[in-house]
Amino acid sequence: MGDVYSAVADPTRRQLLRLLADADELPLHEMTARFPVGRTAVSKHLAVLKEAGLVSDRKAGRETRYHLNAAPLREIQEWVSFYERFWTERIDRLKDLLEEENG
Amino acid sequence: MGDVYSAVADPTRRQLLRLLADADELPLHEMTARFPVGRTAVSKHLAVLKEAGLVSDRKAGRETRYHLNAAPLREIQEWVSFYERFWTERIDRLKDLLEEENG
DNA sequence: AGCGTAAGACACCAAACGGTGTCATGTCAA
DNA sequence: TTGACATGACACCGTTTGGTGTCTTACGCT
Repeated sequence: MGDVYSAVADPTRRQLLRLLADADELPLHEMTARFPVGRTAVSKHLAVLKEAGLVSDRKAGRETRYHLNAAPLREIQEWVSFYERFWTERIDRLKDLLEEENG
Repeated sequence: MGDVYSAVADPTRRQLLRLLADADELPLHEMTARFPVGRTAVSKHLAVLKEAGLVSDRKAGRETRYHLNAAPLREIQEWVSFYERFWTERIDRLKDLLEEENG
């Protein structure tokens, strides 16, 4: 299965996820309409997202509808949460400095 | 300035960040020693991280010491937090189903 | 002074990436 | 049934990427 980090590294792919977040289900042609690139490119991006488990697709007549599956993003959330302490620590140190100054 | 998402997309670069998280400051050669790739490659990865604002460097004698700067990761944290509702919603719906089942 | 080590700066390479255009197929609708 | 539309599947292309090796410069140590 594809890597979720690199799947999300591309801005177009992040926009696709965002579209799907608002719409539950969208066919390829409708998404293509909202991008400056061609259908083939959008289709490839969606294939990458699917490979990473971030979308699922279903055929409905002549169109293929895509659906968001956010679950794999938890890996990123957990990863980034590790580094959270590096900015909260800074805030804590800043607080200490202010307390020293004021009292 | 470089994109923080693609900076973080590479597993080697994530490992570099992790090393710096534990060490506060590390010279290039010391980091290189812990990777299967050559010095030039590691140096380039660090340049990408620096371009994204994720590390800073400082010359100390003949070595260049790198330091973690996690702040730009907040952008990713904020981005991913938007999608958080998509898995908490699922858990909520699961809870509802269980409550229905049990009475 | 002279040796060994740390790193920057290239030039170079194969593979992956993001994009295109085109052709074939299947489906909806008049 | 015929035409228009939605996709999949290719082949193709320029650029970026992740890696190498090599040369040079600059420190540090003895």
